Amino acid sequence: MERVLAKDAKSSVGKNIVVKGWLHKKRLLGGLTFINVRDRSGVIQIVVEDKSEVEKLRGLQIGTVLSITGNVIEETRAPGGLELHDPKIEVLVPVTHESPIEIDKPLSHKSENLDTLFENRVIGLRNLQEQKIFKIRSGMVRLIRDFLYAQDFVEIHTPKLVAGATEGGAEVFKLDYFGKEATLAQSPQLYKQIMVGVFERVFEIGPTFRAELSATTRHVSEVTMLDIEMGFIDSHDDVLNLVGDMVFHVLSKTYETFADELKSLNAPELILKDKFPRYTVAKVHELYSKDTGQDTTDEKDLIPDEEKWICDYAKSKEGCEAVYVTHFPVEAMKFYHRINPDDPTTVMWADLLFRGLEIATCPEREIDYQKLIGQMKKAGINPEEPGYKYYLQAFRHGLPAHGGCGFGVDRFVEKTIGLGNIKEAILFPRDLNRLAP
RNA sequence: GGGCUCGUAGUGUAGUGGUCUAACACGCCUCCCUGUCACGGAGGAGAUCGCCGGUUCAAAUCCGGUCGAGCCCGCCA
Repeated sequence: MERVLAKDAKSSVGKNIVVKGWLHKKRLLGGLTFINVRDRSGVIQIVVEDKSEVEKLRGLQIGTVLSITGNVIEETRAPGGLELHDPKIEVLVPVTHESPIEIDKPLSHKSENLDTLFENRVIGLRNLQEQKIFKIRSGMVRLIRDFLYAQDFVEIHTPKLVAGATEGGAEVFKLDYFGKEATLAQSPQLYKQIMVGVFERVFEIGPTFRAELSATTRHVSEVTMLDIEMGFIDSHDDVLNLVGDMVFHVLSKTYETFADELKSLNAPELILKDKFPRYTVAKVHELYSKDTGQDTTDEKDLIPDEEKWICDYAKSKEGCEAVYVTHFPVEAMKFYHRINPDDPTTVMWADLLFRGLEIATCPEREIDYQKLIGQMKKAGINPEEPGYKYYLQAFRHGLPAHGGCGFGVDRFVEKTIGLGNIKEAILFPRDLNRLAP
């Protein structure tokens, strides 16, 4: 007999079917036993009256792999309105080890309990509440892909093992590469720009590695980044509009598609406008300093509290939890950024903030070969190094005006669901202290 | 790198000098229970209170060290 999934059992009412899955919960009521079996589609209830069938499960723990043949009965008292009767139970994989962590009740996500959560991740992810986080994440990544494919982007995969040179800024992991020194890519930045010369519009969703000694709720050492790069832009606005439209689309659809899951995870209500408000860095400093009395006008970047503050401000003043902060000062720029032609003290660079956290950074690139070389030298970079010379080759052979974004998928998922720590949105997070599981 | 905070059964917590021979809930084991769905009831096992040292008549509790963890800042996405 062919296996039927829990969610499809309703089309087999009155028929004998086979379900296969994991023992999720047992409730023994004397002459009557309810067991829940979990498969990839959900959970189905089975009613067992035959004592010898119940005995097959004696001593077996949650997680035991079962195959159960039974009659599908409509029953208003059953969760989901139906259940299996007169089951024949076959134990496929017996489990005798007690589950180290709860599997049918929500797990603690308090910060002081996260270590336990991740230490028991292998089993904890089977918890239905934990699964919801990663089903939503999967759905969001799919929405991103669908949106970008519809805009004629090509998905690419760039190397993660790269030559010593990097884009600067973040600390990198160094490793031995057949006697040479290599690093783990901190972003696909240089390669995605090279690929503009091939496909105009490219994106990549993949891991990037940061060796930052940061222990906060928003940092991990292995980050899933969405990198987008688009050529033949008429202005920096083209980039901000594309990324803004994408985020609006993904958030709206996610809140629609996963309404039940988000509600049960206590996600906040989504407050969004289709065009995100924009503030310059200087304006944020000004508004923040005036409101809090803390003078930030000399800061080159936003301080973490300003990121929270401006999102709250935009939420209450503009009815939008996502904002663009534009016109970052040249002091904070990277060598490949394009300096604002109308104001050389600022860069064509905006950050996208959502619910108090930087989600994406969206700059336009410098395409003038001589200017780029100059900016590299100013940043202390040798253009002859192998990590850069091939990058520069792409410019010598023609790259159009382009820009894009580096977009933190983990942070985006975290904030969409309203989790408190980026690690909660990652299956097996990597941080200063954790390399396993 | 700097600062602050926290380590008590498998899990989450209470207990902050003596009544702790360490309590409660979930989970686990035994028994009862025919409509449970956070099932209910009775009983039971499970903790050298992170580790080492010190103070004290007396330490889970105070002090020092150490290991582990969390949060914030810096840095960074």
